[in-house]
Order: sequence, then structure tokens, then C-alpha cells
Amino acid sequence: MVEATIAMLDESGESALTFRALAARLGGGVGSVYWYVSSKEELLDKAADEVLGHVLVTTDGMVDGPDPIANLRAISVALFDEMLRRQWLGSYLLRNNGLPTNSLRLFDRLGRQLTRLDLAPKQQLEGASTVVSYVVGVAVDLAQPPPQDFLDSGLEPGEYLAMYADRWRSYDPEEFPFVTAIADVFAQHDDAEVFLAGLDLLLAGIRLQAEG
Amino acid sequence: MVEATIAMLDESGESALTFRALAARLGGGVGSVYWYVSSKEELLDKAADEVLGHVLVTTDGMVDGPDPIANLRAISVALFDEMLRRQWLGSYLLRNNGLPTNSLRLFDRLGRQLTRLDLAPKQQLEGASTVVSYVVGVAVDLAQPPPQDFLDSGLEPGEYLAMYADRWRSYDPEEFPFVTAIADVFAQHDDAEVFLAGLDLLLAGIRLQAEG
DNA sequence: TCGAACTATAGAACGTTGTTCGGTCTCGCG
DNA sequence: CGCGAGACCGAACAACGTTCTATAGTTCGA
Repeated sequence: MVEATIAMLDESGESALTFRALAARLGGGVGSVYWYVSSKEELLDKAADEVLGHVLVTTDGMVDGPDPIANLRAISVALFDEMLRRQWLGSYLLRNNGLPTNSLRLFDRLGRQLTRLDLAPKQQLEGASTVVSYVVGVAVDLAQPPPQDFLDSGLEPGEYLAMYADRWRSYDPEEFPFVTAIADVFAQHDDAEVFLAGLDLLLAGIRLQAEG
Repeated sequence: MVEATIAMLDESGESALTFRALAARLGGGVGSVYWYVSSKEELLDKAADEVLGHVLVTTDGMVDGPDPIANLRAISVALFDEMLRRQWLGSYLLRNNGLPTNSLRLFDRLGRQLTRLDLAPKQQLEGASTVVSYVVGVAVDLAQPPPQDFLDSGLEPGEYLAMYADRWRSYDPEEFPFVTAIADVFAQHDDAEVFLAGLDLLLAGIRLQAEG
């Protein structure tokens, strides 16, 4: 059942996961689903935990590299990639609590790298929290459904981005000096690349703190 | 009407804003609301734009300080504070598009500070995007409704945090070395403080990039 | 072998939500 | 006075999560 849940979420997004649709897919009735889970929240719990288990497996070999920050980066990227693949994960992780599930296991794995640096415990907590917040925040942002006018336009993503950049460029430079100035690089930007750049900024800050 | 919408959102959260409740508050019928807005999305658009207008006003004097990064920090904090005050703002900003609204104005104001540093345009875009993602990401995270067992427990926030930390401490140190190790500082952490620490890490990375 | 207890399932029904639709009221102007 | 457009209203609709009741299959001790 968790399997079918994940499949539906992957295929059609979070909004497509209804108890009725899930029951239909499983060839059963709505009530039957409630025999196994007590609410939709619990269903998402199980689905998310399952998926985070995959991340734990793929990041298993990333913890012993010589540079803790490089490891931290690799694990973060793996989590980020999984969240892009499963666009529904982010919104779940946001409302996540912190029970001894795979989510906490992953947090521990990230934070453990920071213990290998010359950082006070408080700085370790702040660093780990910040990295997670950033990764999840960006992933949730990118997981937003594409705007309606993109779907209507029928354009390729690249074309749409160019059109979007044109709009930015057309604004009043007095009112939007920054937006108009970076419209060109915006037209060619890649979301994943921007994420990596930001992550590296953050990690540079942490490294600086550890070395200072 | 936008006024009433914001008031309801502030008072009782996003879930309490229903067309029926809004109509009742305004002393009208459900259908009347649809005369002024065409969907709930548009209602949130207007409410968010209004609130972001306030942020623009309060950050108006933060753009001319000598240190661009300090300005960037001040503006970010102002946005963050407003998002904590209006817990519904974050989830909206996530699905935000980027029309020439106050949201884009604020983005421009943040990015403009980066143009004063020795950064390539691409780096400016990445820096501004990253800061915004981080601020919004953390704010959305903190705006999550408190877990059910906290409400049930009837504990003070501080007591609940301590209980939570105890739970972390009680986990197996072999399996959760990081979580168990930082349980103590976790018990005394302050979310807003952690946010500021992370923001400073990020800004340190940007400053390093500008000076390198 | 029987029947009660329990597991598992199914789908009707409830309450709430955003949204639509047809109707009603109220002006201001010819 | 008449009447058309603007403003407004609430019943009705579809979809959702959830609860409820009914029912088939299974287990198990007397």
C-alpha cells in the first residue's frame, strides 16, 4: 500500500493522492484504506519514511570521506535530488516533527559531519539546522507546480524562461534596477545550479567558522 | 476586504480563512466575495501583496548603509520577522510567481545590495536567490502549527522543548551520535537565534566570495 | 460442528471546502 | 416611470477526508 501511495505521489503529485483514487488503484474500497492507516497524515508519514530510507541507503558511503564538509555537501545533494524526484516530499518534511524515523537518521548523518570540525556544539546544531532548512526550502520552492500561464503557453521550459526574463528586462530600471540588470543571466540560469551555488556559499561560511 | 482577510489569517491561521467565514465577518454572502476576487488564490495574492507592502515601508531606510551585507541582513530580518508575525505568508511566498508586485520589489531591494559588491552578475543572482530561499524556507518551517502532542500536553513551550530534548538524549548514541550529543544545546536553543546564525553563515560565504 | 469473536473489507453517508449559477436588490439615467 | 448594469445573495455542486454500518472470511474453544 505504501508502495502504491508513493507511485501515485510520484506520478501525479500530492493533490492526486486521494483516498478514493488510492482505493481504486488497489481495487478496494475507501474504508479499507482506513483499516491500515488512521489518517492521511499517517499515510504520508509512511511514504516519506520509506523514501528517506532510500536516501539513507544511497548516502551510506558518503560519510567517511576525508573532508567533512565535502561529505555534508554530497549528502545534501543526494537529499535534494530525491526531493526533486519526489516533488511531494518537501511539503511533508516541512511539517515533520523529529521522531526517531529515517528523517531524524538523515539529520543525524548530516550533523555528524559537523562534529568532525572545530565547532562548538551550538555551532554544530546551527550549522546542521541551517543546511537542512536551506536544502528543504529550495527543494520545496522548486517543487511548486509550474504556473498556469506556462501550461497554457505550450512553450518549452527554456523558451518560457526566456519569455520570463524578457518580462523582467522590460520593467522600469529605476524601479527594478536589480531585476532588470540580471535579466540576462536569469534567462540562462539553471535552478539546480543556483541551489548548488547557494549551498557552497553556506558551506563556505561554515568552513570559515571552523577555521577561524 | 483585504483588510478582513489579513485579520482572519493573522488571528486564526490559513485554515480558518474560508469564504463562508470571510463572508460572515463582512456581513455578506458567499457569492459576494466572488464579485471582488475570482478565486482564493487571488485573495491570498492581494493579502500577501498588502503585507509585503508593509515590509517595503519598514525596510525603506535600510538600503543606504555603508555595508551592503549589513543592509542585506537587516532587510532579510525584517522580512523574516513579518513572516513570523503572519504565519500564513510563507506558504504563499513559496508558490509565488514573480510578477511586478511588492514581492518582486522586495527581491529587487535585496539583490540591489549585492550589486554594490565585487560580484559577477551570475553571483549576484545566486546570492539573492539563496538568501530569499533561506529566509522563506526557515520562516515556513517555523510557521508550522505546533505538533499535536504539544497541544495535548499543556506544557509551556520551554518545558516541551526540554521534554523533546530529553527524548533526543534518550536515543541510542550508536545510532544517533549527533542527535544525542547536541541534545543539551538543543534544549536551550532559540529558533530565531538559529535563523540568525544560519543567515550569518550564508552572508559570510557571500562576503568571502566578494573579497576573494 | 457450531457459533461467537475477530480480521478485513466495502461503500454509503456526513460535514466541510472552493466554486458556480440563477436570481434579487439598488441605484442612476433616459 | 422604466430599465439595464452593477452589486449582492445563498442554494446547489463536486470533491475531499473521515466516520459509520454492514458484511464476508477466518479462528478457535466448547
